[in-house]
Amino acid sequence: MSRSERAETRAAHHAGGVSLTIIIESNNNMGNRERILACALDLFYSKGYDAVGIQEICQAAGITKPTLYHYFGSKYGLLEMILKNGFDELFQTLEDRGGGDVEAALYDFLSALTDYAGANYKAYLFLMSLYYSPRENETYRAVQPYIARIHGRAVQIFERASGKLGNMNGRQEQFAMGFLGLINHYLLMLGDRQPPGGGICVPEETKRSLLHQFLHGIYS
Amino acid sequence: MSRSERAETRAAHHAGGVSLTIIIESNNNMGNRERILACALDLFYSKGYDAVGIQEICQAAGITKPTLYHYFGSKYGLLEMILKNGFDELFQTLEDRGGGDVEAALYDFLSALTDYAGANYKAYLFLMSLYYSPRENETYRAVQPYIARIHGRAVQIFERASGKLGNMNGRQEQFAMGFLGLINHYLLMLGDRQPPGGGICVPEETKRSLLHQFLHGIYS
DNA sequence: CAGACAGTATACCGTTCGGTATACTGTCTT
DNA sequence: AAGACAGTATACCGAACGGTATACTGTCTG
Repeated sequence: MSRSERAETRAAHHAGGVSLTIIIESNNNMGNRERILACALDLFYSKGYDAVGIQEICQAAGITKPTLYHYFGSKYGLLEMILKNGFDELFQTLEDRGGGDVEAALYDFLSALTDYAGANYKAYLFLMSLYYSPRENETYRAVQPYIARIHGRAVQIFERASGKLGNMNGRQEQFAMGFLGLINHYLLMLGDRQPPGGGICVPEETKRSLLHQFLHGIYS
Repeated sequence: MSRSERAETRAAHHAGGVSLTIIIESNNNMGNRERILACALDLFYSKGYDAVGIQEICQAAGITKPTLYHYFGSKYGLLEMILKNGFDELFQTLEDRGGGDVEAALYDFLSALTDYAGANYKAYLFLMSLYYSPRENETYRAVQPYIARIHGRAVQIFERASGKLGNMNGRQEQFAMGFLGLINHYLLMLGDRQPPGGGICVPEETKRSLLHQFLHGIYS
């Protein structure tokens, strides 16, 4: 019996036997490493990093602690890897777009975020909720560089648009905050109103509507 | 020696002696109950609810665990009391205003939030960061009713304005989210750029500017 | 003065925390 | 065949967790 076969059998037996364990995002085709990442994200997303114990993650993934520590070294290392995976994919979508004028760039930006959220809503909501975690919590330390990069990119869009929008005089910061605030707040609250099982979906029409609200205010 | 004299002496000695303990928001004129609340808020604000232990709060407040449990019954009870205190004060400011047309109502709303944040920025930032905490975390359960009330009030403003803004058809929800997102995101990020010791301050001019951005978009 | 009572401290509870020492297994390389 | 090596499990660590049993203190009320 191969190692991977063993692992799968064990996971299946575990999922069927202990019964309190719920393996949601994972399936038996995953290796242990991927299953740990998926289960950890799922638990962090729904209960928060601090409120989830290593033990709990191991139980959900059907492995034991040394296995987790073999791959990630520490709980913080596991968090870092989840963040890296999530943001790498988000940035990939983000960097590929952004040509054209302000409105087009803002649409691409908004679209990248909502598209990513649609495909990986647990990852997105977890990553973005860390945006607002306390400054002395290690989760903030981990997410801060990524956040700064997103924020910087938003500021950039407004800076490049000073021709169309006039001298910015620091307003690009406020615009960037407002824009990100609008998107994040909308997506985070959207998660509330959706059935917990499915992904969230932001239709084209809503994207346009959000952008319009940001560009022209509430007087349509 | 009276009980309160004893308490003050002990607190002073503790603050001076153990030296790692930092009593920030409290002073010796407070009773134990108030000192516990102040120290707990301070710690929750900077490290997060889950990451702070009862022991740590007691040490900061210069008391022992049974004292804390005498007043609040549990860690969750302590959180509830902090939330109640904070939001009661915020709602008081919020309910007193709100007459006039949309723009005036929105200004009052924004002003109430920023004024409260200016006077109690740790409380405000803590309360609002819970806005984005995971849904299955007990902190979200505790803050949810308060959040719903704020959100409902924002929606109300837009609903009352359907005369001026035309048929809302559900857009009032999106407007409310955008408005709250703008304010919260701005204030939360503002905390980043301020010296950690002092309070944050939102001058009249900035309030107007934020409102203008929301009402009319970015094309000034 | 006697009892009730809020407030507080000492000392302790069982549980869970993040993390690890050790040893075994299978696979891959030489 | 021999050794290296990644991966995994059993069993354990000290520390911290949230919470409490008990007893003492001072104050207030009859």
